[in-house]
Amino acid sequence: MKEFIHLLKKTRLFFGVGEEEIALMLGCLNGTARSYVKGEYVLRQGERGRGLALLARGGLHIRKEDYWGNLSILSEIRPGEIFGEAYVAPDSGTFMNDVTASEDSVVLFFDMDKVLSVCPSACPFHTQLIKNLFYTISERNRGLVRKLGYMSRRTTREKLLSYLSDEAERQNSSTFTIPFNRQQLADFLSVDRSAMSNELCKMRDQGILAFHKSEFTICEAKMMDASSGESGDY
Amino acid sequence: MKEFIHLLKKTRLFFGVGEEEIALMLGCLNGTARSYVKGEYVLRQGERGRGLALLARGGLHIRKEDYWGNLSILSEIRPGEIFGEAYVAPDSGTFMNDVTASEDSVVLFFDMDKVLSVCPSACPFHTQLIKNLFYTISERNRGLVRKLGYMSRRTTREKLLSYLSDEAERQNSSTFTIPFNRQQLADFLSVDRSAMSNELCKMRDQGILAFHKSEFTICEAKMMDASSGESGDY
DNA sequence: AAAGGTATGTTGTATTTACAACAAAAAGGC
DNA sequence: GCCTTTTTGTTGTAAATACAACATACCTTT
Repeated sequence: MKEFIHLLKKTRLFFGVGEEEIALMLGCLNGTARSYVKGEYVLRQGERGRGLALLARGGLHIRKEDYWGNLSILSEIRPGEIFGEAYVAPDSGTFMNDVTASEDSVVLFFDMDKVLSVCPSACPFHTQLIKNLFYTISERNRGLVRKLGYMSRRTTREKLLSYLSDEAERQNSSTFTIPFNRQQLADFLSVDRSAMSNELCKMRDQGILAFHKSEFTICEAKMMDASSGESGDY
Repeated sequence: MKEFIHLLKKTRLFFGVGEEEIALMLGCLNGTARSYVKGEYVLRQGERGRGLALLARGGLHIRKEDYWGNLSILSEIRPGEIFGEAYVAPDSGTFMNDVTASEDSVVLFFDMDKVLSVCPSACPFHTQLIKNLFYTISERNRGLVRKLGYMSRRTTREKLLSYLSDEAERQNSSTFTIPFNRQQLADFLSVDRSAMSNELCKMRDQGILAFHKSEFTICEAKMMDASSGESGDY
């Protein structure tokens, strides 16, 4: 676990906690590490929660597959981000989604009960950790609400525009890279890939946006017309 | 505030905390109460967070209105539930949605910083409160993911079936009442009301479900065919 | 009971999507 | 370079939706 201390220091969860304190806390929190190869399942739908998980290296996708096999990427996890924290409550039931490694990954698991139960003597930074955890979960919460904003649009075009303009704003640039290929973006927005591709090209031909692979550029003038109503939200 | 202690005792947030301790904590957490009449705004899009809010009486709707005025009900708040907790982090930005009173309501506000900072001397049940808060937020989180599940369905019929069968499961009965009228349900699922009404009647004529006003009954056999794939998720 | 308002159901049409099938382009292996 | 595989773009058609307009049922008030 010691090899991850330098990494953990830079995560939101351990923000404001020094390396020495992290070293102390790792034992207190029952930290363990596990590696996954690309494509491997980290958590499966129907499993019980395994405590608080933190992605140390690689990349993960949180996916949902319905009865008929339609795949939907609910979100992606990048290094330093946590997941699985919503399934540690006694009555939280089983995991609703799959988590898979989109590339070779290393995941750290912590004992959530130890995280939430303050132990003043051993961990002077425990309160900070709890605040960090809370803020992190709040951020995820807002992310879910934001995605609900994309999904609640009626047409593919509106879904794309709300997502892309939002991503532009988040990356503070009208040119930005999205973490999906076309199929993944279609899955993320729950639309048909070919219809989405069609719509993207239409908007490109209409001068609303430009793109090459996963790099998009939104024409600012058009962006104002199409979706600046969203900009006040974030 | 004292008048609310009996109510708070029954909320998830104060689960396991006695009335005497709640009385102590109310002062420690800077609790304040405010009343709202039906239709009044509790929080507006663009405002800063006001700490942790708890609905004591009445009912609230969390709504999103886009640039063109299309209204979407993201969720509803019932007495005893908390809200606004996702906007207390220093970097959480402004509120993304509106919160309105769907009936005359009373809301309690707490100082979130006081909630998260443990004060061992004054509040022996503070750790319990933090756990409760965390579990509550996790539950909301799972609710958002669940709604994303409805929204990610492609057709109105699938959206309806996934929502209704889920609601049946949550209420543990094939006959259940939903907290929306038709227009609100259509807004909640982001579909056209008349098209939704049409689809509901089609399914009724096909024997998949029955309904009267907001009370629905799902035909069990058909429910298995149509959406039991979801039942494992929750 | 009548009137007015609200909620819900119904229908037709233009628009949009899903789906399938294929073409073109890009990436990777040898 | 050549081949294979993957990704992306394109097109046509059947199906589903949004929208508008209206009909009916229901509720509330007087």
